[in-house]
Amino acid sequence: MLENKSIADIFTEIADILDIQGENPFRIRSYRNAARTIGDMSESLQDLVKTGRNLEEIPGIGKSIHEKILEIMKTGKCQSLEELKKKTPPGLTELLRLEGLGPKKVKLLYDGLGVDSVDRLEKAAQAGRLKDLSGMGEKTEEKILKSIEQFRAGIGRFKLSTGFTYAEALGRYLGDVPGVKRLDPAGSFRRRRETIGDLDILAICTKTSKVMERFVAYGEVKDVISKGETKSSIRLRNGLQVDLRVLDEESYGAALHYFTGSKAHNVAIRERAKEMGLKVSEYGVFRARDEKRLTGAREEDVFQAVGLPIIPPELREDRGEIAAAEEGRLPRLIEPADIRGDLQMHTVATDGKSSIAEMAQKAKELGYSYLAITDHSQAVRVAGGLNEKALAKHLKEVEKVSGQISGIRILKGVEVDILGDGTLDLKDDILKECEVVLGSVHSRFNMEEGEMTKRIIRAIKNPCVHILAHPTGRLILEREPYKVNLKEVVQAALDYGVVLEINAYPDRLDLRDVDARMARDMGAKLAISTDAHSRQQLELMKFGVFTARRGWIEAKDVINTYPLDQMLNSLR
DNA sequence: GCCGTTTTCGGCCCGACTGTTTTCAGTCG
Ligand SMILES: Nc1nc2c(ncn2[C@H]2C[C@H](O)[C@@H](COP(=O)(O)OP(=O)(O)OP(=O)(O)O)O2)c(=O)[nH]1
Ligand SMILES: [Mg+2]
Ligand SMILES: [Mg+2]
Ligand SMILES: [Zn+2]
Repeated sequence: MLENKSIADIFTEIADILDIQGENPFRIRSYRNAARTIGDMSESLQDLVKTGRNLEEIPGIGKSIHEKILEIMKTGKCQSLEELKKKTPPGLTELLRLEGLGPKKVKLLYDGLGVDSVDRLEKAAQAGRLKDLSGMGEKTEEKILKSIEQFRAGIGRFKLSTGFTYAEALGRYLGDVPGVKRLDPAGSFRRRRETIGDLDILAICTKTSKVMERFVAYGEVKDVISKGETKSSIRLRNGLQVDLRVLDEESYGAALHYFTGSKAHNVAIRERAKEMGLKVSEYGVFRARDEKRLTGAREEDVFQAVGLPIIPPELREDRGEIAAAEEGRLPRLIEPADIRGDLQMHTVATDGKSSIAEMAQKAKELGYSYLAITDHSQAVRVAGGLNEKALAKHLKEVEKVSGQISGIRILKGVEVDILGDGTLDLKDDILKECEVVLGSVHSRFNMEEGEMTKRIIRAIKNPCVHILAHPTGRLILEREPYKVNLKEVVQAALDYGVVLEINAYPDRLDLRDVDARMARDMGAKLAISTDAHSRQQLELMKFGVFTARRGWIEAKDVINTYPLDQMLNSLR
């Protein structure tokens, strides 16, 4: 099975090589756009082709790239990439990953010194040979050695939840600086992507404010990457890069729009503005013909200037949000306040840290009207999962505590393991005692796609299962999802009335944004659940809501926004 | 290479910071 990512990687490599060869930048951009689109898709291209879909309907995929995709599917290779690799050694694209090294310098290093790998680059820099090249000097050499160190540290992206920790700390630090009027985290953090490549912060302040000085003097700083009047970048000790952009109050809206991105969204908005005789930048919206400033103090002013309603940050990925805005089809996105209950959590009965009563108390504090206690079943040994007898006793306990706590309904539940053959880990008799039954996979992740799909669909067919929990089993930055045909799973869930979970735990976020969007488009119902293992973790619900919002999901798509009776009725 | 309620050709976002460039290219946001 050919994964989208493998195809996307091929187009990225073509783009990188063309870049080094100094090819037409727009042609290169087309390959990069296609790679991004393909890499971001929920459905597999191979499945789309099998079902006869015309790939050229996908924005950014035209005749040439379509043909290449088919060629890759057929032969596993792309001949034009093979040709390109004959002229430009593959090691050069690795050099592009180094900070501060772009296509022009990589070409110079190769042509001038034969540098075709990071190791060789390091040797050349250490020997002081880089200075021999025109356009390279002492400082470039130093910077390159630093970049190599950074590259070798292998620091990639960070979880969104980590971003919150650092954004809050930096917010407190910079918030105290005199002259700072506004401080907004922007970039992928504000769009609530599941991971962030860096932290982008917008500051609005008075002309005399020392905010830049204070920023680069932050205690956690390891390196100052660059420092200017309006823009600086630092690297923290843990490897996280932080970018600070400073602008005047009159530019606040345009600046926030620019710095929130995404890049593709910005480009699309700016193209649209251009067609309208306008120019959009981080400074504001201008009339193209005479550069007269028209607006830009508020974010909605920017959208209004280009004839659109404001688009929520989570949707700004150039995935159809501009067309939807134009046609008045933007979803009314779910909000944290819509959530009325939490349908997955664990207690001390298995691997949780809090009691049933503590969970219920916390849920009450969060303003919920219900919660489901869903401890593990016996097959999940590491978690101390319950067998039929232990679960029966546990359910009695839930009932008892429920009677003792007023103002919130505690539902009897279980997270029953889906065994390797798709049968469930507990007998139907006991499952029927539960008001909420989650089914999920915790073992044998390495199955073939077909086998895994069958396994999960078999579980869906069991009438006891209400919700399919963490449907793809991934752990962000740690474990890839197991191979499964999600579209078939969603279809089965629809056919049998099973709800799909968006697991809100920040390491999971499963279904992920684009998968949840596909499920919603197919008509599936969702449940956003924290999978809390302590009462504090019930607060993680917001991460699930972020993911849902990124999936264009509305409150009506999510069963735990419903009042108790309606929620229970929506279970099969 | 992709795209099109002005186009099937001719455009394709816009600006900040760095270094060695004596006037701006390269890289990045
Ligand atoms: N107009 C325009 N804006 C850009 C460009 N590159 C970046 N931006 C804006 C939009 C981005 O969201 C924002 C921050 O840049 P980043 O490189 O940090 O990207 P972002 O935070 O979206 O993703 P990340 O998780 O950091 O990889 O700056 C660009 O080429 N053009
Ligand atoms: Mg960023
Ligand atoms: Mg950034
Ligand atoms: Zn689980």
